Amino acid sequence: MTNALSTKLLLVDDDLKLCRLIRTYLEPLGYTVAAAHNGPEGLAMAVKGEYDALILDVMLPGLDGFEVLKRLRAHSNVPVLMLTGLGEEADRIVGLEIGADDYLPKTFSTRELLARLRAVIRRSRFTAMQSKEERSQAVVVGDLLVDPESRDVSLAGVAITVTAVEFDLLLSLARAAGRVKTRERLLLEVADRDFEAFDRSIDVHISSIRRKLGDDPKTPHFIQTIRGAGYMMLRPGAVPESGF
Amino acid sequence: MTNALSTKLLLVDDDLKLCRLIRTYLEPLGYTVAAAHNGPEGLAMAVKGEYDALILDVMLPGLDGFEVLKRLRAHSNVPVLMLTGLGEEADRIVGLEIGADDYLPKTFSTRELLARLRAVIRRSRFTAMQSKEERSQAVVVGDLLVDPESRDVSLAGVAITVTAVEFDLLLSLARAAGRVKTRERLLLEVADRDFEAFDRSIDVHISSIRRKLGDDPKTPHFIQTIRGAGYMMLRPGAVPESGF
DNA sequence: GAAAAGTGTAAAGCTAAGGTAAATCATCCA
DNA sequence: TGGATGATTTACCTTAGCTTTACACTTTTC
Repeated sequence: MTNALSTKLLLVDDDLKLCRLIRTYLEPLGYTVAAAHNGPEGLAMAVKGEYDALILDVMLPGLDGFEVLKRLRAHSNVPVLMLTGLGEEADRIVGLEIGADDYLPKTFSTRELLARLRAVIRRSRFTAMQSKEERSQAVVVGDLLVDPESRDVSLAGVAITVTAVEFDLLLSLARAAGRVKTRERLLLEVADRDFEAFDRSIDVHISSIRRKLGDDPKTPHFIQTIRGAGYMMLRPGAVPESGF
Repeated sequence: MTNALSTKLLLVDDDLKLCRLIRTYLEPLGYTVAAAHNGPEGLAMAVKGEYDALILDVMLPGLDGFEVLKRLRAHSNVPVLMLTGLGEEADRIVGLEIGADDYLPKTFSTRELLARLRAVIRRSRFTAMQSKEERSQAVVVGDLLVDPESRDVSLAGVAITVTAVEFDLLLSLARAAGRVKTRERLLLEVADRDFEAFDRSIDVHISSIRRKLGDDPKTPHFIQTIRGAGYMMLRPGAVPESGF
């Protein structure tokens, strides 16, 4: 989110001593470290999108780390390094599932923290859409154009009218062209709510989008159903061979 | 299972002199070495899951090394280095089949022990897959490519259509290339359910995957059946020698 | 060598995933 | 207030594909 002058970190942890330790270690190295000491505060600061990375404790008052992460992920791709007190396998898995970039036991060495932090930030520079410019950039997938600025969709130059949710869905899929998106993820991004069993609304929206795009689920040109996984926007070059 | 400060090892051997030797050698190098001197004790300590690696003697009072290993593997993927008194080839094969990570004759040099230990731990760290990067990384095994992002499988560049379970199975095997995966484990990872007696579904899926890959179970290039244990993705370089 | 255990796989049945029309619910606005 | 618009739920249907079953074949055990 920022320039090269200083990498801005947000540290969310209720352990003040640890916060001070991390700050003392990182600030001389050129990092700017902001801190929040409970879940809601952390989330509020994080969604402002001013940070290059988050260090997020799992155990937090107010809202635990997983919950913070899940909600944050509806809005932001900022890299998140999770801290867990115990080296609990279960915790780690949950964290990774909901979009943590890396995991670190609380007994980390400062060297290790730094290494992970750098890795996570370096990688996010590649993929993430951090800047406002990038976020408002129109996405083109073959003949399809999705423009977040005007919230217009057009197919081969012909404007298509879509509803708000349909637009967000299409944008989300188009930005991730070539990668599968689960219903959980889509629902969170598009409607900011959790997926409950038997929730079919994503499917209904997809169906509606397909109708408007003239896309057949059996032989899709745009939205491919990945049975048992979710949906994926097809990349135009990568023709689905063999079997489709 | 622990952090970078100190690597915790469990040494299971009834030869007290050897135990002392190993400890004297490794502790100055920053390893923490715990020891057990018989099978049941070793197993009990190992299942607690506090160690980064095991060094396990084959000849043990109470419960031999193979038995310990087999039972341990029901609970844990901790890397295991087997020690055999005689350089018995047969022993080695049995050990590797039931899930040992490497083998060392008791006449090892300390240099060699250290090298193997490091290799084994490094490898296991890789499969623990802490970071998002690692998790979304495509796995390549020879001509085979398995990409979790797009859920694509291709063989020598040609796309292969697989179902959801087949994909997960293939990914799981490919990530563990060179190590055996039991049916129990695979079923848990792939279908999130426990293995009940006479459950053949993993076998059926394997069969189907092999058909799609053009792999013959008798002379497999990819998925090797390990009788009595499970399945293993073959590593392309490491040709199955002696006996396979 | 017979019995038992382990594996390969074709075929069948069944479950559940997904497509979508229609009903329902929520929200906005004149 | 009531109609419009759109989001979500419900319901029904189709079908992919997961699991079970059955049997052949192989390997191990006794």
